[in-house]
Amino acid sequence: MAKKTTIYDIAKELNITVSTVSRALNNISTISESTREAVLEMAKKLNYRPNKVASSLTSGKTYIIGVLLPSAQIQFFASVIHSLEKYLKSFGYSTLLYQTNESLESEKDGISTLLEAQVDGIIASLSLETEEDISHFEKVKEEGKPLIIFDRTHDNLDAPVVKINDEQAGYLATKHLLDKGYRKIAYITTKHRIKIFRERYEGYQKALREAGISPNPSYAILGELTVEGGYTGTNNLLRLKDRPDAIIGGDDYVALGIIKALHEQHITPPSIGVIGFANQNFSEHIIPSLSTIDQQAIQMGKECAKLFLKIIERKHLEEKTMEPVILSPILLPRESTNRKS
Amino acid sequence: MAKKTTIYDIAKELNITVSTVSRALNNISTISESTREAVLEMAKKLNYRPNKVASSLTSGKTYIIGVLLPSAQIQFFASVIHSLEKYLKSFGYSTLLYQTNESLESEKDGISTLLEAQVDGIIASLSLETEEDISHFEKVKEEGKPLIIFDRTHDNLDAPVVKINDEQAGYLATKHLLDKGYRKIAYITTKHRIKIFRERYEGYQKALREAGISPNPSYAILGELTVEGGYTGTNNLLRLKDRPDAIIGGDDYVALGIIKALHEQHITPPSIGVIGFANQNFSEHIIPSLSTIDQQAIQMGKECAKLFLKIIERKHLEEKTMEPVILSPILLPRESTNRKS
DNA sequence: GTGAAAGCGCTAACAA
DNA sequence: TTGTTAGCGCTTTCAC
Repeated sequence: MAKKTTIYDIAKELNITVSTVSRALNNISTISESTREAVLEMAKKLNYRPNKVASSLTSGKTYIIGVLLPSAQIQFFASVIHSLEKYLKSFGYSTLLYQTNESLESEKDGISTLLEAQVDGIIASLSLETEEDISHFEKVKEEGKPLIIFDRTHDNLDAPVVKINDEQAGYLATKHLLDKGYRKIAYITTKHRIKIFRERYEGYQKALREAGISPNPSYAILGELTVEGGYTGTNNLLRLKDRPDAIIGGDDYVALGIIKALHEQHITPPSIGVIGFANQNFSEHIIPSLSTIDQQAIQMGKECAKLFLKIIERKHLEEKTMEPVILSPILLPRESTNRKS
Repeated sequence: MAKKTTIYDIAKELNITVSTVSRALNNISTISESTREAVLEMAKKLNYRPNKVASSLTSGKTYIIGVLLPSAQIQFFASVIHSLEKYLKSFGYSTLLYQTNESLESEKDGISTLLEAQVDGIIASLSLETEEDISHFEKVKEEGKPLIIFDRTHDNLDAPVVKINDEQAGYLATKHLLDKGYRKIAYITTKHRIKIFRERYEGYQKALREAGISPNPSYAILGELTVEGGYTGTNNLLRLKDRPDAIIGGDDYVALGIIKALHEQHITPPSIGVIGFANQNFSEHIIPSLSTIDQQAIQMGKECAKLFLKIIERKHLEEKTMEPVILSPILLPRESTNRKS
């Protein structure tokens, strides 16, 4: 391949200097229309392609933003990635992805990697392992770069946040079951001490209390957020003397496991009600269709991107704490809870 | 924040030169153990973080690879992203993501963006819109950068390929149905002229011919690869005088739509057999569980990464055309086709 | 084993 | 409106 053409090549051809070329290419005001056109034409002719790495070195901006999250395998995060990349791209930003795979150590490596790549900011969601130690996130701010935390947030982390109202999510799911006439409502969720799951659980309890029902401790199952988790948990619940008449799954996969276990006992929702969280794209189409709480992944990605752009813009103004962006969860009632009450 | 520390700061503190510091940091042979340690220690003390942008400018390597694909919303691609990023990371590469959203124009922009970012290579899967015009991919090679195409490949594109044997995939699905005693096998797929879908269809026809069955043209439905597509297609099939006794869905979502339409007619597989492609993670858990052909997304991502690393290594050796990597599809027989034959 | 110095491709003062 | 000239932070010859 021929050597790559640079702005020097363009300058030489046109008998002007590189600064003029640079100005023309970046469409900077103080340039005559004629030279601008000449430069652009020559650039095309010489097959010029700007080297962003070089321009980053001088300008200090890479127009790359780092996205750090547990795993693209989890559909919620895949949707956020989709939305983030799509939106940021339209503002000239590229997306550098780093998955933590739920490991704290990997999360730390990720922050280092992204920072070394000189990203203009980081949008992150915490790993399940992340508890006390959040020093790696502090470093992002120490370097003066915007840090946005979404969905899996953290109490001690002073950074702008985008999430849904998780307590309301738990409340909505429970209230819906209550409205449908269910009374003995169980809840299968994760054993990890992640804030959003605690909050949903609190919403669950709140709804029960409002209905004058005191939460039954044996109805709370802590396990894994997987089909297996839902399956095992349900089997445990079915062994109770006082069986629940409805089960909330920590996410839609858990709900799938619940339905599976029920099916083996020849029980089909909504005779026992089942509801999940996340609105995975299969939920609407399985039989019976699964009631769920939509977590607004697409919207969340977009809000993260908007927030980032906003922070970047006012960078040199006041660095005051941003208001958290709290999205509202959406109840999607479907067959799996549609009991005639 | 304080100004970022550079190798100059380290050099000054230690009364040595930046070249020595650079050598120490990069662990280059010709350096004494003692200075190496001193540098590393000082680096830590000063909170030094290497600037990869700067090193990229001189070395010409960014250790970033560009991943260009239709959408992270499509679970197959999300899995490939997951796998790619995970594997590449372990070899020191970061992943820059660009989604085409099935648009040719966006695909072209994507190539430009990635090239401007000076990625060390591009791993791509074509958009549905991409047909004749593949000039943008040629540019990658013109710049002397490795280009790998996976899954959605293209006949006229001379680049190393990673895919599954799609004809075999179609064949396997059809053969499985035949083995289960189904004879009137319909096929709902996409109307887009994408190679892999054509090949699967050819596998379908091959299996039928081998069984002495001549494909019935009214059993081939061309529509969209969505739940809707499966639903609509199935309703059309059910209106035929001579109804099929089994339906192949172009992917698992299509299969979901097929099952939905059947359910509305009070038909439950396997009384009419249903099989999909992709092994989406819900397929195993819906009721009835869905037979499908696994497309090895995880393996595919890993093979792409391996191929990339291999090419990068031998870069300056012979640039001979690489053998395509063809993975074998895996039949996963489940309840939706489990008819007693 | 270490230092000196050029330069990667571009931007951005400062001059003119 | 355009040119001159330093760098940005690092790597890499070529000396010593």
